[in-house]
Amino acid sequence: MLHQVFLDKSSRKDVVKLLAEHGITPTQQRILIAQEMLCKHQHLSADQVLQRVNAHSNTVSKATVYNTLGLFTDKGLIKEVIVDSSKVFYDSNTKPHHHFYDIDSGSLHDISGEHLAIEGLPEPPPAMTIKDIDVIVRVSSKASLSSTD
Amino acid sequence: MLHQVFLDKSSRKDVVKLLAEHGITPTQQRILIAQEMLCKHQHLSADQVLQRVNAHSNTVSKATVYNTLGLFTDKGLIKEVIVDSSKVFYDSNTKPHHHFYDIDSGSLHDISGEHLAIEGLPEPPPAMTIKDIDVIVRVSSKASLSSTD
DNA sequence: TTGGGTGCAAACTATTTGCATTCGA
DNA sequence: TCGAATGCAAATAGTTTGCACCCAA
Repeated sequence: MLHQVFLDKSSRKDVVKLLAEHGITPTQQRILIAQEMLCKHQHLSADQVLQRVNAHSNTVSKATVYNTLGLFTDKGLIKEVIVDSSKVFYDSNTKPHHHFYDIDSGSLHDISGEHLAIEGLPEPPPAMTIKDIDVIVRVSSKASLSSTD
Repeated sequence: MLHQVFLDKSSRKDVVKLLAEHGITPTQQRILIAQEMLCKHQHLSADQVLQRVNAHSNTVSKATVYNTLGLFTDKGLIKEVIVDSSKVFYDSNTKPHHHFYDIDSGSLHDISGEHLAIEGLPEPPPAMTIKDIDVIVRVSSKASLSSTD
């Protein structure tokens, strides 16, 4: 059972290179964030990234985390996942794929994009191009909704 | 060319009845919000509902709009649509269906649920039940970005 | 050196909440 | 009447922004 590793956290050089390849100036903070975010498939909120990056030493500010995650998203290093109205998740998996969203715990699980097909999708509105298709399967461990719980 | 009407706005009685049927005490404000929200298929943010309800006279507060939309959602009169990280849309169409989301304008268009099929969806995580499946097709009128993959 | 990057805190926006008042059954 | 619903404003939470300082090239 091998878990895919994107980036060896200890390999600072690889991170620097990756950032540079994406046109991102590799600064101290961006490297830390990239190491935390890109070491494996995961879904983190900005706040979680902040926590983790600063777990060891307080070197990254909240604003920088937001700016950096936005920058990484623009540059295609990560993807935003919008499933919860209260916060954005950032996904280190940039391949086409979808999600199970556990509405009880707020956790996300990938659904491989390869095995999923959408049939019968109508034409987009005139002059519009499809940029992305998100499929969100909301799941719960609770029995079907009871009004009181 | 007839446009489907859910509720005649002028028919206050029908609204009262509908609310009562859903176990909602039909108050002044709830009736106004229901009239605005349920008169046709549409996607409105809480703020838009507030604007519209108070367009004529200022009789509904922001808090009441939020509380009421939440209540209507709980009772199954409307559905939340989460496509934009900055705000929630409320959808008066409660039948299973999906959405085109215009990322330029922020507008939503329904995709009938009947004609769309999802093939190859894996089993949900153990002990989890599917509560809902959202398909969001993000569209744009702008040319596609050059991909850097 | 020098301009982009960062930290900090304040600003902002969407949403929720507490409490006194009002209203519907 | 009486408890539920409302209004208001303050509280909250996530995110963005302005500006002085710092660091990577």
